[in-house]
Amino acid sequence: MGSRPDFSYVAKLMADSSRAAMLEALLGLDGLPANELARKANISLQTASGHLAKLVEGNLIRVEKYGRHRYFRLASSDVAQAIETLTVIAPSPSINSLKDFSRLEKVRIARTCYDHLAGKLGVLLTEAFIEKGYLEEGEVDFLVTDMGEKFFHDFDIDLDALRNKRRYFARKCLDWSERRYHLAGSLGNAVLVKLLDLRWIEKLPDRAVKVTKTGRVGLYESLGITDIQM
Amino acid sequence: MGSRPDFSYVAKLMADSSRAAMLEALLGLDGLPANELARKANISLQTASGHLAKLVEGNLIRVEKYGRHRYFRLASSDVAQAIETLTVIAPSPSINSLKDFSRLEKVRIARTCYDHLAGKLGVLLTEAFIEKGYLEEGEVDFLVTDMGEKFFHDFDIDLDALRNKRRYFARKCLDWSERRYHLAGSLGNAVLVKLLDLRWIEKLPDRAVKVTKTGRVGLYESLGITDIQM
DNA sequence: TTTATACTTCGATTATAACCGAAGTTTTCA
DNA sequence: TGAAAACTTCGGTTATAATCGAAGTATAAA
Repeated sequence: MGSRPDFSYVAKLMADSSRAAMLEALLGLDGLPANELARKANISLQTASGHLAKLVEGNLIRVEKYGRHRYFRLASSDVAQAIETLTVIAPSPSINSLKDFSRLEKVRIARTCYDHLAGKLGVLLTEAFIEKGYLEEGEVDFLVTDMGEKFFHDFDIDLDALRNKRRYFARKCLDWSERRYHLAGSLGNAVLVKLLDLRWIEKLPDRAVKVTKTGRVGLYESLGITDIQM
Repeated sequence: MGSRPDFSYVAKLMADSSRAAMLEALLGLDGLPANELARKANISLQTASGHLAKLVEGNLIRVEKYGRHRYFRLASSDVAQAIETLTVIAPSPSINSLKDFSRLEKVRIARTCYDHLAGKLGVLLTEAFIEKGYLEEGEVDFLVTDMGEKFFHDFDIDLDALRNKRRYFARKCLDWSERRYHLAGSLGNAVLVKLLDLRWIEKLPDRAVKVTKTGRVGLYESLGITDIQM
């Protein structure tokens, strides 16, 4: 024994459902304060505080202090990848009825992931941005090209304002249902807000999202996106 | 909630140190009987039996019955990958003796990861494939180039047969000791089998692997690999 | 300096599950 | 048919840790 790092220590940290709920919330890549994480996990602040201390101790998350505020985020993208890899072998949510099935399908097709778009639509959109030359893929982030600057400006999204927000701008986020990256960060959020605003998409229960008729036309004309079955 | 697979369920299965010891033993790819797994984990047969039932129930391992014998093995290479990925973020084992150190070094240099090569050798080999233009790195998988098709064919590896297997073909697998990717999937397995077959490498205890003299020459001449200290 | 906010620490309770002894089941072999 | 081998199930014990109320600490604003 002892010739390998002990993976069960990490597994133990992820095994508790409250801690798992917090980690899942932090997959959104934005730093979140303890009280919000407690709320997401449906536990008291005291309990959350204990859990967060363990996660920090185990190097799964780290904390940034700003005065009396403390923002928690994942310690590295390796942690996100570990969670993603466990998700691949985790049992799918049980499907006991046609209703369960169609709800899950809806979520696979398009959903919000924290505050941006994920699922097939999220990935298609992100890949269209890259295809059209508006985004380039970096190691951890997407980069907005000169063409992209113009495109998002024409789309009424103020990039400078987004860059000044104290959060990631154009983060890459791995999609569990598509196994590909989609756009997260403040730009991902701005795109989601804009599409909702334009009524190209509508929110459904369970963080699912549907594309409207107007949306289908708009997505095709502006980005050439066609194959969203809905 | 509940629209995402629950990774904490899998984490819980891996969190117990006895179960972790059994899973680690099963990373060796050989099917093992319950009594041997109990011995590896230092627990009674009754306790082991309970753990094994849970691992089967959770789809991490599966059991093959031959009369009164039952051999357990990992359910899929995804399970091996999940364990490896958790190992990346797990704390390093404490080294208390020269013996500990040299055993760890052997495993770092070259080992098998389920059914393919990992460690420094696994990464060097994979990077040589990329360097020579035989593989390209994709999002989740490696892609075999036209040059690669020819190379693997000359190496007596039948890519079409591998692609037709009901499993991943050229998976990227993150290496816990090198923190870089190596080649997994059916192609990764075929490469391992081929190298063993050519006697370029030999299996050591603890899933470590050593490069033979012939192997050193072969790896240099075919791929320009030099810097494996052994 | 006082008060409010945001979080941590302590202590007691409770739920979970790991553990093994003992007894039971299934299959093989003599 | 009986005995041995290989494993599973049951039951009771024990250890771990998740939980929250209450009290404590640190920072900021009034």
